[in-house]
Amino acid sequence: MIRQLNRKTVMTLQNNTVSTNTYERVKRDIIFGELSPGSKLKLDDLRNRYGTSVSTLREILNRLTSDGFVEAPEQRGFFVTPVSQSDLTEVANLRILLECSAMETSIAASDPEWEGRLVAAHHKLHLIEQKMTTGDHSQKELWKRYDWEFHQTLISACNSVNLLSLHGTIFDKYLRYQMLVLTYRGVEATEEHRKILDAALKGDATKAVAVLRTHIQEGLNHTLAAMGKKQGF
Amino acid sequence: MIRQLNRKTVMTLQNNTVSTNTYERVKRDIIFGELSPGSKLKLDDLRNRYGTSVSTLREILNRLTSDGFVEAPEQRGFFVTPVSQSDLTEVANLRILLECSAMETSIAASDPEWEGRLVAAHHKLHLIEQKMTTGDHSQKELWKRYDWEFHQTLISACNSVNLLSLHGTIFDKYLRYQMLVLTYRGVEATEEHRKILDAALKGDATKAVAVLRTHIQEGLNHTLAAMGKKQGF
DNA sequence: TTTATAAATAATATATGATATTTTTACTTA
DNA sequence: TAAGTAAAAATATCATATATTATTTATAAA
Repeated sequence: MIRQLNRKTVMTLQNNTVSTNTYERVKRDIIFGELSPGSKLKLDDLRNRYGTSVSTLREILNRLTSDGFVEAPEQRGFFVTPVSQSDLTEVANLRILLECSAMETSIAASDPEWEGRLVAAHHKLHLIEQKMTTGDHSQKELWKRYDWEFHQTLISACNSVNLLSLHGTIFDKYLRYQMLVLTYRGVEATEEHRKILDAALKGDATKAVAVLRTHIQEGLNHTLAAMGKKQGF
Repeated sequence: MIRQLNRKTVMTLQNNTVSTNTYERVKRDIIFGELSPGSKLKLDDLRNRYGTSVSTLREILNRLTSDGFVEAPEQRGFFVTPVSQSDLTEVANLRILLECSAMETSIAASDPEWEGRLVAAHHKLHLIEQKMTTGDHSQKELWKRYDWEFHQTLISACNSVNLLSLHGTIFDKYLRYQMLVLTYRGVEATEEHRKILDAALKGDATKAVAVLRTHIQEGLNHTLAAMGKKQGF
């Protein structure tokens, strides 16, 4: 019995159920643009693509609909939620609202264990950002994961699972836009991360919030500009 | 063909699909405590209760899981999300965060049409609150709907569908706790509504936000106290 | 050629039944 | 009482079937 459990854990490195696994895959494919904004999600196509039954797929798409990554107009099936500049603006503003508030509480509740995790997360992020700065853009997905880990750690002591969960979803929506335009903002973002870290470690929540707000706002401007240059928005 | 459409519209007064209708029913039953917190949602029982198939039910429960009204531990089926004082506190704080921010933007974008809707919503709420004050507690559900309409109208000009949607879900979670303890806070709440209306019409967002914050905070205290007196939390 | 209508096709929403797996319950034994 | 095991119940997943609704194609009228 123990052997079986280990085998599973080792083999999949993932969750148990087909549903949860496929849910993660579909969500990832939407966020990283492999299922493009506005495109129709035909049940039959998806069945081939992900190798699961229509019933399971429908359960997954219903979850993603509640999350806001999929739209399901009555009787017309499922579509990847379209993108727009106004939606991005809304998402960015929500991220500012949620993340700044959570960070403030988190910093107020700061303890050594949290500081340790924060320093670690920043270190990893910083390393990969330096690589990016030198022109090596080969690991965008890893970079974005470390970015997520840093911001997530920053707010992780906020003591509200509800807030953390909402923030997670909003962050993913924001991320989809970044993946869409796929351009690196550069050294300014790196410096902002450093400033946020410093302020957080000093317990200066006001400063940290100010920088974080700029950080997200500038990211928004950057992405909006990149969207403007592309077609179809 | 037109006749058929009319008949449908008249007969159901609701949405088309079985799924959407049942989704609303289940959600309502959770919010109003007819499906009690923590209880197991057996597919077979639900099938009898709502008269729909297991597949459709599972889609609905998946949606509600993403919304946070249902929990689905892997391989163990579905449960109504339990309640706790700490969860309520989180929800109330999120409501403050989202609703205050949205109201501020909304007031800043104020126009006569919005003011009209606001006055109307407040009027309806006020009427039923007066009834409640005189001891007539027969229409709790209607009262809560008018309460919802007032707060919803207040933020409706915030210009962010994402924010409105998040707020709607959080408000419903907050509402479940109010329905759970089922006690009327009384004349103070009524006065707070009036003050918020006045400030909003004057364009005094700062004042409105301050009162709204108190309003929700006091509601939280009230509900927490009522929960403390009951068993099982 | 364009527009409108009707027929044909495809896709969705819903339900049911089947199977393998997992959880829960009941029971037995130490 | 605790621990282990057998039996029962419930879940997760899939495959089909049907009615309904959308979409596309073909046809007819302007």
